[in-house]
Amino acid sequence: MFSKSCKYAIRAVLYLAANASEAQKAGVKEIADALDVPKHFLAKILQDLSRHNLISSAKGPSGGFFLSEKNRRATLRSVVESIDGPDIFTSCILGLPVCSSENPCPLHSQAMKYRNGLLDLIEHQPIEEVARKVREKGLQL
Amino acid sequence: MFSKSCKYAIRAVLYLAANASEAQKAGVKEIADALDVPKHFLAKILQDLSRHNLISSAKGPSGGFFLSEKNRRATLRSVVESIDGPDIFTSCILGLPVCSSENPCPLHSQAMKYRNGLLDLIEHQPIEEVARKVREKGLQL
DNA sequence: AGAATAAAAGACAACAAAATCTTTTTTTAT
DNA sequence: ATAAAAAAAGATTTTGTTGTCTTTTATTCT
Repeated sequence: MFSKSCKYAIRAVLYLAANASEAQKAGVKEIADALDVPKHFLAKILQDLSRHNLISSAKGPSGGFFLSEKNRRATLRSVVESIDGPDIFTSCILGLPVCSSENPCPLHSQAMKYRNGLLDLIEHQPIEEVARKVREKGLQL
Repeated sequence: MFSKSCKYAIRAVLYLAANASEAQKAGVKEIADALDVPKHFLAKILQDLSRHNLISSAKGPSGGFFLSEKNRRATLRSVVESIDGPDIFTSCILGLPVCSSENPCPLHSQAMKYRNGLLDLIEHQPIEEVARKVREKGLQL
């Protein structure tokens, strides 16, 4: 479903939502250690997210990454789309170039059902909401 | 979701269900042309499927691929699993090594819901059923 | 203010995996 | 025998992942 980059991005954003703030920024090393992902790969992803204004960063001593208030209200969908591209939720599950409601592939209707639930979580709940659930339930990132 | 190999495999199997029989076998070239996929890549996939007894083949002149009665009653799930491995419907959508009902990732419950719909189509309807729908509705492979 | 330092940003190289193409071998119908 | 087709093996290309190194920027301490 998601690329590895995208999975790491989601987890990193949720980590930042839960464990960092403008006053308490998190460095690449801290995040990479916490999530157990390759540090340099993660750095690139964080830079991508930062360039897309989905997370915030500060250089220099006591610098690092964090979420601004605006970042917290963004949706996970924007994160997913900025990494995996906008078609991930709409493209045909069988990879057909022409597959739509008018001209559906054999799996189209089922596949739509499948994706709409996920889209709902990812689109209609802001990052801070998802992060709150993570905290409440003590879920592992 | 599915790898490219797997997408091609699904389409090829449905093509065979709709357009071939023991009396009227389909060659790699015919299938590749019909589905517009790379011929040699498809050949490898068909060989995989054949080795896993999900499709049948005959060498020599007027040879080719087709589905036996038994093949027709198999599920699309077995096709998917033989290409993409058994974990595709159960592994964590965020790639966490430990993610289960007891120890779910933030997207776990939503992800499960969706996948079950797809699994249902792929698991509980034999290939011939799916192929019948394809034919009835004139869907494009 | 200026030097030293810490951290992100960015360029690039190495490696791994997936997809595609080529060639050779085996089988079988004619 | 010959030709047609799958089967098999392997080479190549492409894409995705990971690692290294350099540059830039911001901070802190004198």
